[in-house]
Amino acid sequence: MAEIRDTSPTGAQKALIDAGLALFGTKGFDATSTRELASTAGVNVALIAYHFGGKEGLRQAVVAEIGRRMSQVVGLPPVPAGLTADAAQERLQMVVRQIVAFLVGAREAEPLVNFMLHELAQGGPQIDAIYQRFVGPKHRELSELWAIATGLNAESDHVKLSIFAMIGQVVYFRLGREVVTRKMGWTAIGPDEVGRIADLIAGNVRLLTQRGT
Amino acid sequence: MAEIRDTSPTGAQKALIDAGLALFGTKGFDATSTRELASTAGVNVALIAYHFGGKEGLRQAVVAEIGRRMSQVVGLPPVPAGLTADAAQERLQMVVRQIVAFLVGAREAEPLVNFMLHELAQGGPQIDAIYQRFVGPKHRELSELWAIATGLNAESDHVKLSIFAMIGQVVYFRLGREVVTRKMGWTAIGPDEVGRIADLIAGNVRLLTQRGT
DNA sequence: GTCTATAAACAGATAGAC
DNA sequence: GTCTATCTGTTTATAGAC
Repeated sequence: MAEIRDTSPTGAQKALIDAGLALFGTKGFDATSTRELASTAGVNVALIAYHFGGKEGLRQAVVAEIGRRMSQVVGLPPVPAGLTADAAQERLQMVVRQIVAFLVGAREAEPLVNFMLHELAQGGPQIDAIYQRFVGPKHRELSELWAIATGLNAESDHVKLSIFAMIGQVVYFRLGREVVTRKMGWTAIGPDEVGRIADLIAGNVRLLTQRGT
Repeated sequence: MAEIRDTSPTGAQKALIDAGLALFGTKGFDATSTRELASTAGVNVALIAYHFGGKEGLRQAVVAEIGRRMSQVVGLPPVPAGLTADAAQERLQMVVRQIVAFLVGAREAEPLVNFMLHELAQGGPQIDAIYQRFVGPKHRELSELWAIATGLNAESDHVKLSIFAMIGQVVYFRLGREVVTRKMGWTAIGPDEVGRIADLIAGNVRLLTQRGT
């Protein structure tokens, strides 16, 4: 089995990872056969074993690729020191809009998100890799902003849980996309619908971080 | 293939559906073999084809069973006429706590929720059955309460979207259970943790439905 | 209704030519 | 590094005895 590099692979490896991203994301890992992966990638079946040691190795390479893409798509600029509560709240809303745009709006993210949903539902160890690489740091930065905006402690349980609740609001619109579309009478979730979802959640964040008088 | 009745099946059928509920929920549909289903149910493999026409038929029977169970577990008492805004808000918080208890807390719900996650991630037509039976009516009742509490129109997009955002807050704590547990430093999500999650989200609902002065 | 036995297709992995 | 051909085990589905 070849080593799994930390940089972007090329050629057959890249083609297989892209195929994995698409097929694992839509059909799930188990429902995808190696032959299907190979033909989608336009390469030979045997190359899966050659490059990744087997189907399981390809899955891990796909996870690594997802981590790489996510960290560059939703990378946050570092929180500047001495931010005022109002500025932090403003920034928080901006970040929410970014996350909505990525999770709900971006078509490129579709296989990524689908794949993660599958892994989440399965509860496998693959989540750990994504967590350490993406969710963990992200959550810390959001907590920091939330803390500044509300005047609470960033390490407090209340703040940490609030961040989860906030992310949940976004995730559900991706998760229950079909349900939302139908219930709202939309034909699809385009830029317009994404904007309205972002408006709502950003407004919710504003209300939730407003300090009681 | 035998007809799929609308009442609870018994004997081998019930055993197979229970096995499907457990195995499809934890491992996913495709990763579960018919032999595994049969041995878990304590019956013969051939009975899957006899009773359900095949593995796919069993899946549909499992979906039907989930719809049956959910509608009885989280059935809402009808919203009484002439509810005040305060009473509606109170009731809304109560419902939120029920949903948290069911989705996040109840161990019986684990395979149900896992199975739905798989189906959601797959985007298959199975979701429709669950939607029409459970999500749709539930969403309507929640919208009604939210509308009374805020004074807005229950059919307005804002209210409908708010309900999705509210449900999302709950769902994410189930979806990202491992992540939440780790981040919070919890060992597991027991009754105590469920209570704190319910407190947070109920509090959020209170803030979000409060009328601006 | 439930079983055994088996069929037919497919899975993932590998050996070896080029 | 990529291919063809093949091995071995497992899959779902079915035929037929009881």
